[in-house]
Amino acid sequence: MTSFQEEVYKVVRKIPKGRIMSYKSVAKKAGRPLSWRAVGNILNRHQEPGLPCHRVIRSNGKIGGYRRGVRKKTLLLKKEGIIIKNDRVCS
DNA sequence: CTAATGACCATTA
DNA sequence: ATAATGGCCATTA
Repeated sequence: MTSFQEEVYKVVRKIPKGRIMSYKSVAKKAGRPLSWRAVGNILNRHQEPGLPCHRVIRSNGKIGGYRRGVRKKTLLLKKEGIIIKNDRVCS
């Protein structure tokens, strides 16, 4: 476990249901404003159970990726009340 | 140690 | 509006 992973998990865990956060904002909140690229890396191969990593999307509004399939991610988000249209969240 | 790899980002064409 | 490009940083090989 590296310290960066710890911080990222800590931040992602705090995202309330129905809310979303960009990879960049997560990095910033984790204390490393320039490490947003690595955040994607960590969320990609994380194995932490119950981590709501599906609430982290791109900063441009697109859904982004998901280890177990983007389908699953959009489904989960929809289930939490987030409207998604054409791989994009509605504002 | 160095080099490659991404669930990315902002800018430019 | 989309597509290509350069940069970014922790992790992994």
